[in-house]
Amino acid sequence: MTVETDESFGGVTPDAARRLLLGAVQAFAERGFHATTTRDIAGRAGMSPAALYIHYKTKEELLFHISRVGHERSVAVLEEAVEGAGDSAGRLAAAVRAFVRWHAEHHTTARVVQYELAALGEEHYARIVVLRRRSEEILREVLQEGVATGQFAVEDIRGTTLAVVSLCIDVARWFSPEGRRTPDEIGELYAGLALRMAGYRDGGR
Amino acid sequence: MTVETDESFGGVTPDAARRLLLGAVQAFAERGFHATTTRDIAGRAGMSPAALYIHYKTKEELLFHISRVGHERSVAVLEEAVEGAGDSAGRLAAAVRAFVRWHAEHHTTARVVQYELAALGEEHYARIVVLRRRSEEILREVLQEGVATGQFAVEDIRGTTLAVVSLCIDVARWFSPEGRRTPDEIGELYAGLALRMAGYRDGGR
DNA sequence: GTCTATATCGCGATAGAC
DNA sequence: GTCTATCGCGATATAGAC
Repeated sequence: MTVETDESFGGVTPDAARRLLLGAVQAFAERGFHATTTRDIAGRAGMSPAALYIHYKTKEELLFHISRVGHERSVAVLEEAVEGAGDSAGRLAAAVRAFVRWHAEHHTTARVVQYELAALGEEHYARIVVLRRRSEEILREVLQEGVATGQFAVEDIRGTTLAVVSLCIDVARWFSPEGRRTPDEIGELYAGLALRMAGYRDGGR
Repeated sequence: MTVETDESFGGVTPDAARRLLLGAVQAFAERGFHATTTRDIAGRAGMSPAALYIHYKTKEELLFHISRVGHERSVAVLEEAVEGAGDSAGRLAAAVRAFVRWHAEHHTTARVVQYELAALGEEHYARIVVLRRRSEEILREVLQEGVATGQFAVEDIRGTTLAVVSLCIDVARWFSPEGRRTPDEIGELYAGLALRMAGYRDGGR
């Protein structure tokens, strides 16, 4: 089994803190937050259980760090993609392609980010919710813009946005590197599906 | 707070076993399997912790029962919908409408069904996986049929099926009865989106 | 900063009276 | 079939040596 190295946490120092973060991401993704023991996390980082508490106050704080950095990364990826280029169709396709690719490539982190929210403490949760709103907002604006210019045909913009975001996020649940598709292929497929959902018609396909 | 009564488990007897099942569904959906204590489940059923073990061998067996019945119900709903009626477009719309509605209306059960699979024991997990294949199969056949008759235009049938199933399932993650849409409305919206994903063109909309 | 050892707690599951 | 009481374990987190 290969250990997925995730550059999302590449900048974390000291080294021990980063190793703990990576171990925690893997463990949380495999078993879930509550089923993961601090012994397990510390073990993956090559340390004793006690060493964890030098770098993080609690297990929950470790989860919060993962969740925060993960959300920031995925939103950043989305923002870069839409800024990139072109008309609404190009922007929507780029956004979905990038967002899906992130959820597939970083499915370990993404799983924690998307499915362990309930394990966060109250104030930590509140801070994460703020970040989450952005991704939906970005995609909604692209759809709105496309409808305004007549490139898209969408009756329920809010609902369709929700569906597109939902489609992208769920990739984290089912994606496996052993599966038959690469992150790039899924991104491409989903970009096309999102355009169809938006009522976009290219050359008459 | 109102207790969601879920007819999925209406037939379970004796009464105490059903109350435990319903308590477990709620607790698992709110906190997750591992964060739920047997004391919590028993409390919701109005019993002492020990009474749980008269009706179920372990906490995991309780999860398995929920997962099995839940999967059976959702697949049954899907099967009834596609049998119903019409051409491929009608069948796809009916299937998505019904599947989405089930995940919204029974979002508590659905959340456990879709997101607590990893907590199942090995043989229990294997038995559930068999059930899960059916729902994908049903939707894939509808898409295939529609492509064969020329009503749909889909290049990657497997991938598009996966996306449609994924879209429906993710409803369980975000749906809230306090949200702005009813299960019926979401079902209707998603049925239309699925038709678009399938490349279906009605009257020139 | 990391270790070994351990305090303290609450879990899943069982025993035995009724 | 349900209760009260409890066993045995493993969890998070801390103390104190190095």
